[in-house]
Amino acid sequence: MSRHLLTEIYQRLLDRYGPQHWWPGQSRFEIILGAILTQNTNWTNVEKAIANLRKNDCLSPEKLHALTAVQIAPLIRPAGYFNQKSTRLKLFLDWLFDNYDGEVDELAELPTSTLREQLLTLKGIGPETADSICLYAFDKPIFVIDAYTARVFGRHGLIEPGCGYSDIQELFHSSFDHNVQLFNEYHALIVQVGKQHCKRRPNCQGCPLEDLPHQLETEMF
DNA sequence: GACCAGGCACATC
DNA sequence: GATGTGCATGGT
Repeated sequence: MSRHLLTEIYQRLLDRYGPQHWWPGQSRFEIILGAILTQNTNWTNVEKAIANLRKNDCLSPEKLHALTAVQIAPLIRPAGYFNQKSTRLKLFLDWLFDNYDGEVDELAELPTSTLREQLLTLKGIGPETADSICLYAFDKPIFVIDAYTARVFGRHGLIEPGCGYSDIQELFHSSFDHNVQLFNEYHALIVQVGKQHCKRRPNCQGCPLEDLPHQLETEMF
């Protein structure tokens, strides 16, 4: 797919929805927590969990690190999968304190590829979570692929059916020269159009990308 | 009451 | 390497 078409899609989404101001979160640490908590989970439920952590004064690496996974679990209950996610949070915190003295800002000094690889070694942090943390907590130029991205682009015939995570990611990386601000906004806009029109049961009425197949054909010439 | 949500690890084939 | 399954709450 061409850079031109990807730009056209971006413009349409931006025109329709406006800037999304992602990631919602008041600190790097909060963004990281949100990235783990939102795994396969509605963001409104994540907000409840984060509000719980804030209410209990556990929204700092030190405070959260002092708790066991069993103690964290009830605090994040509204985000679902609370036993899994409390373990995942605990694993991240143990790693952060063992290797970086609990200093989130030290992670920002790592080269992008190193940070990503390190995050991926942690159980519970897969490609999307690692990339979300890199891009939204540390302004690293990595495009985040999620279920909506594959669904939106798949539905509109813009990617091959069997396309994997890295295939789709490469599409954006090769087209936009690792532009952090664009990556930030583009991914957020894809989530927005996905929520509006491209759920598992699609609602194509009024979708800003409706006539893209036509665009795709004309672009060939 | 079914369906869905900003995944991931693990088992099995 | 592809596919299936468990994990769990809260909104529509």
